[in-house]
Order: sequence, then structure tokens, then C-alpha cells
Amino acid sequence: MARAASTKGNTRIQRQKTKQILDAALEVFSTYGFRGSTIDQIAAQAGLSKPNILYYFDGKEAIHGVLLDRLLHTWLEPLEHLGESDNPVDEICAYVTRKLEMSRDYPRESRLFANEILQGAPNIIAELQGPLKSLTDDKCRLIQSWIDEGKIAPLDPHHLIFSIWSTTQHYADFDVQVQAVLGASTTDRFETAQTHLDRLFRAMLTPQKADDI
Amino acid sequence: MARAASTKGNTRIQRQKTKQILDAALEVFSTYGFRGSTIDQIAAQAGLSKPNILYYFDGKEAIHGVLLDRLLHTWLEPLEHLGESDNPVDEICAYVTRKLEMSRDYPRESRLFANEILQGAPNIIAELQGPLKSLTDDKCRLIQSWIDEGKIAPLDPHHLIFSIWSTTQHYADFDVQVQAVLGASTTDRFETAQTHLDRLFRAMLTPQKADDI
DNA sequence: TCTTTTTCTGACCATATGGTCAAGACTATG
DNA sequence: CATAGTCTTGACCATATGGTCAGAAAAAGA
Repeated sequence: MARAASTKGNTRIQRQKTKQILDAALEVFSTYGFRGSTIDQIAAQAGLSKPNILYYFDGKEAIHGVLLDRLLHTWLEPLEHLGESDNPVDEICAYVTRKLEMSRDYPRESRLFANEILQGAPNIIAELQGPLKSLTDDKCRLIQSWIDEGKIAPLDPHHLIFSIWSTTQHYADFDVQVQAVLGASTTDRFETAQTHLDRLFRAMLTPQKADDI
Repeated sequence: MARAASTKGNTRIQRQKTKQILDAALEVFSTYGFRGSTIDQIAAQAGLSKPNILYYFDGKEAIHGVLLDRLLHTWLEPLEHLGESDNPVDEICAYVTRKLEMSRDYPRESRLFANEILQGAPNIIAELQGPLKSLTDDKCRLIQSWIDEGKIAPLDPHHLIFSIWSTTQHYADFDVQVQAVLGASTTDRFETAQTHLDRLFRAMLTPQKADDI
């Protein structure tokens, strides 16, 4: 018999093929969106036949589902690492850097996520309202405590996080536009972006000793 | 006879129906993306029959094309208004505000654009490399001149613009996520975002009289 | 090696979708 | 109010696409 809701993982062949399929699917889904992608495209990309794909997964939606599941874990990881520090400005800037690196190294994942959200997040709305919201609220409390201690400038923690997400993910999701306008090489684009974003958030976060003492 | 590459506009009925169709198409395309949308959906949304839609437009792609054309014009307008000013910080912040208002008032247009870019901008890559790049480069020179005059802090003009685009459009394109995390009402979300973004860019742009004099 | 289990595929099916067309309904106007 | 032109639609077509299935081909065991 050969059942398995979605991911198989027993034999050597199963492990290899499922990985192969998921990688191909990520490539295709992140480029054309869910409805714009076909099993044939994924099959071609994976170098397998369509029925063979359906042998490993219960359908197009199942493949997409597995990708989204894994994605959320990867996606939230950097934020989880945001923690106590005696230099909160550096700590937050390090988070910005990590997020930017993810845009550079995992643009497909970023676009898959963006596609999903753009279309109303039909398949991950629960995760957004659950785990994502919890984690975010949690980190916002941490940020608020830094504000209360005067270690960073006063600002809305939630919107700060939105700004970090948007500015960093922009370099993955809107890469075509960035390239069209900048025309720089990939490394150049990300290096200058890194410098810029660090400066941006540092300026915003560094507390102003307004009227001093 | 009844020819017209795409937009008809002679009789009263033609004007009304084309507008009706374009509005419905914007709704559908911005929600499901080009390939995820069907003519039937557009027809239903517009309250017309499918053949009737095709009487006014030469096909699905033609409708999409018209929408994209109009979009680019609307989209670049705010940036065009960025001009000389004796208070560049205010001038740029006003641009940020205008962009945020567009996210609030025209979220469908924002998502249509995002969808197109995400998928590699197949239909507007030329416009990005042409008009968009020209305009952007142009405004970057203006910003650079402000920097040279010491009126705003030194920073990379291109990346500054990317930051403005990404942070403001985030509230339209990722609205579902923002809602999931914030849970605030629409007006609340945009009001607090406005405050936050103004603070963010003001902090970054205001020149530091580092070693004074 | 022989048998069992897993893996793979060509052929097929049902449905969805972009698009056409001939004919009917409606409108404007001479 | 008749007629030319405009508008609308039901019925249809060709193709694309998600998915199935019976049986062939490999692998894995015994």
C-alpha cells in the first residue's frame, strides 16, 4: 500500500523525489502563483511525469500546502531570535540584516509568501492570526520595554516591525522593479540596500536626548 | 462595423459598459492575479454576459493591458509632484503621506501592480525600464542636490525611494497580514501608520549637526 | 532467482476556460 | 415607423488542466 496525506519519507527514493518535487513546485508557484501554475509545469521543472508527481502528492493543493507549512517556520525564525540585549538598537538592526539576507538567499520563499498574502491568504490566514500574531505581539512587548527604559526612541512597535518586513522583503518581491531602476548587480543591490537600511533604522531607533539631562 | 483595439468610447452605452467592465476586471485581477482570473468572473462581477465582455474587449489580455496602462500613470503621479522646496524633509514626508493615502484609497490598483511585478512584470517591464526609471533617476538627482546642500541627511536616494514605496504599499498589498496582527479598524490602521512613517522618515532625513557649526 | 512491493507511465476522463458566431433584441434617426 | 446600426446572448468549439487507472518496469526481499 502507499498512502500518505502529503509528504512521504520512508524509502530513499521517496525522500529524494519528494524533495525534488517540492523544489520544482517552489520555483513554479513562486513565479506564477498558485492558480497560474500547472502540475505539468512542476513536472517538467522536476524532470518527472505528471502522474508520477500525483503519485507522491495528493494533488496540486497538497504540494502547495506543504510548501506553505514549511515556509511559515522558516519565515518566523529570524523574529524568534530577537531577544534581550543591552544594545537594543544593534539587536533590531541585526534582525533587519537577517531579514534582508533572507530576501537575498530565499527570494522564492519570499515571493511564495507574498503571492499568498496578496490573494487574501486563503490558506494561511489561521497561522497569521495565531502563531504569527502571538510571536509578533510578544516581540512588541519586548520592544515596548526597551522604549520604556529609554534605550530606543519611542515608536509604535507593530508598525516598526511592518516597516522592517516591508523594506527588506521589497528586495525579493519587487526585485524586477529594483533591477529596472537600479540596474546594479545582485551583490551590489543587496550591499547598498544593507547600508541604507541599517542607516534608516538606526536613525529611527537611536533615542534623541532632546532636551538632555 | 465595430472595431477598436481595446477601449471603445463613442456611444453612451460604450462609455458606460467599458467603465463597468474595467472596474469589475480591476476587482477580479487584483484579487486573483491575471492567470487566476477568468472572464466569467469578470462578467459576473460586472453583471454582464461573457460574450458581451468580449464584444467590448479583444480578450482577457486586452482588458488587463488597459488596466496596466492606466495604472502606471496613476501610480507615478505622486512622485512627479515631488519638487523643489525650501523644506525638503517636509516635501519628502508629504510624498510619503500621498503614497500612503493611495494605499488606503486605491488598494486594488496597488495589488494589481504588485501581482504584475511579483510575476516578473511580463507586461510592463518596458515601462519600468523606461518612464519609471527616468522619472526615478530624475527625482534622485533632486534628492542628491538636497543632500549636497546639507538640507537632508546623506543617504542613497534610490534606496530611500524604495523604502518609501515598500513601507507605504505594504499597507495595501499585505493588508490581510496587517489586519491579522493589528486587528485595528481601517481608519485606525492607516492613521497610526501615517504617524509612524512620518516619524520614521523624518528621523532618517533630518540632517544631524554632528560636530555642529 | 522468484515473489512482493514500490515506482512509474501512457492513455484517458471530466471539467474549466478563452474565445467564436449567427441570430435576436434594442436604439437611434431619417 | 421603418431601417440601419448597435448591442446582447445562447449555443458551441478547441484547448488546457487537474486528476484517475490499469498495467509495465524497477527495487527490495526471501
